[in-house]
Amino acid sequence: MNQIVNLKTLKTTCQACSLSELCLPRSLDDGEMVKLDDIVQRKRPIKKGEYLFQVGQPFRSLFAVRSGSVKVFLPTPSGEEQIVGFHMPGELLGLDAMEHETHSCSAVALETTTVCELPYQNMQDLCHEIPGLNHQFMSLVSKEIGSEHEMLLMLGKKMADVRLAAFLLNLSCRFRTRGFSPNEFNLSMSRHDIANYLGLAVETVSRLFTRFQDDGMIEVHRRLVTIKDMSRLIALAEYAGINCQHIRDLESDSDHA
Amino acid sequence: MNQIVNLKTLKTTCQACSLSELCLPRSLDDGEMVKLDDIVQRKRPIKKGEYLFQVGQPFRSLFAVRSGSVKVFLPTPSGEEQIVGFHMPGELLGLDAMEHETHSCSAVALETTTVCELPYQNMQDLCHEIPGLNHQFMSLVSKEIGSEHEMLLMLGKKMADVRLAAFLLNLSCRFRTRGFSPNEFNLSMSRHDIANYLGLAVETVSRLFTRFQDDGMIEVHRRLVTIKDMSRLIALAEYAGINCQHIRDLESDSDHA
DNA sequence: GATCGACGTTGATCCCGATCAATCCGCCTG
DNA sequence: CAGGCGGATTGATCGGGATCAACGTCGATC
Repeated sequence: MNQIVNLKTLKTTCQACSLSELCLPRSLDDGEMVKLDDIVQRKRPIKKGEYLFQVGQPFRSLFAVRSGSVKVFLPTPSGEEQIVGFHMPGELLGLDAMEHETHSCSAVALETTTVCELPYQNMQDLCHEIPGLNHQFMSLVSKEIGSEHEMLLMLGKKMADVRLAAFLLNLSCRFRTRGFSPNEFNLSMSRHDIANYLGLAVETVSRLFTRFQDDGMIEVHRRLVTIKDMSRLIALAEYAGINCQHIRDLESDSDHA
Repeated sequence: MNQIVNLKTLKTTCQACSLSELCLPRSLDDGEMVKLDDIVQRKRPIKKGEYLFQVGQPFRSLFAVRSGSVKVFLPTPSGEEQIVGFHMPGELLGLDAMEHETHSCSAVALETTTVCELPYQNMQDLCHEIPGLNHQFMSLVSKEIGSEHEMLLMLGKKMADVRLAAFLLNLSCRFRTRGFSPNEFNLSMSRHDIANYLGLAVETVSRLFTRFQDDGMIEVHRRLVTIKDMSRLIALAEYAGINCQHIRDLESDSDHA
């Protein structure tokens, strides 16, 4: 009986969650984590194409991705959209809605996805109780702003091939920190989404994938990407002034291991 | 004697600050504002070209612009830079540094500028004491993320003329909420900075200014911009799918007044 | 007032990547 | 298996804006 209960709760507490080091629980002690657990609502899985929230809806909760992936985008009156981010397990969503208490962007699942819902009011209260949580929350918010700055640099100054290279390196890095292979992964987003996110046309992205493949840097079969020559991919990005030191560090860490 | 003291402190308390409605003190009561005042350090004016902080420096404080203006940018190894924002009085700086406790961008004064320094640790403590402050802080952070999303949309999808029109409208709107004329203002940044921020070449920005002027939408003399036909400027932006409802609202508010 | 340098404007040319168009591929359904 | 459909690839062409180059303008300094 105990066994069964343990199994049932195994994946539904912050303590047991493999993402706790990436997510909000980081640096909390066990007692604090229990308190966090109390306010976290684990939702039923969301199917591909379902919305987590939509622009204009009242804001009540933040969401943390538990599994799967989510794309966040700004819809425009004219029907287009600008994707502002893809979110992987351990990452927070909905941070832009705290100002007007209304979502200013939409979030849709790219595959079957599970999320933890964090009612904002409860989060506020808990941050008040646990200073460490408040700091960790700020830290995640700050990270979000930092990565958006990087993106502004991409869209403002970098050429198409550099954007795609940096995008692949960024994904590789995030897969690695989640315990997956940094050299072989499945893209959860379409070419259309990649192009939109990078401010390019689909055709350009497609051509670049083939060019990278012809150059021997990667192999692509539909959405499966294999990085064959990480160092050349890094060199391409660094030559264009992208800072890849953190990726180099992770690379050499895993070489030693 | 009392008079003199009053005069001396008039501009150096949050209570007396004309920006309190835009800045952190918003929605605080008098007692709370006094506590905020205690941790705020008013610094000596910063001259044009001086750095408020630089990338890589340890992060200790947030800054709120009191007067003047500041440009925030990401320097790249190759010596270029990407400007990620221009900050006007009442706006917060340094939000991206909370993650690594190191500044990930640089901030430089565009003119003689005064700022309030908010030591982060004290801010944290005070947020713990005053829940309303924490919420207001979150709200400002959220606003920052929202405006960066808008910027991603600009750089990712919009044509050069729309970018400049939206930029001018954004400035106009911010001048208005600070009690200045929305129709005539001085740019504190160079053409070079505008171009950099908007992901364009200086020449393109210059050409667009003359085109807008020839079209009768604006008048430009060096850095002095006069908006002659706000509605056409708005129409240009809206035609390209930019949401200008908030500007329209402010426009009609001041028409009625 | 002459000189200098930073900033801004204007003109001519070029190229990266958008756009248009056709084809292909995998997958679903009858 | 045919047929249809969305996503992806490939080719041909076009254009917005970058780049290169020259010139104009203002303010500072002597």
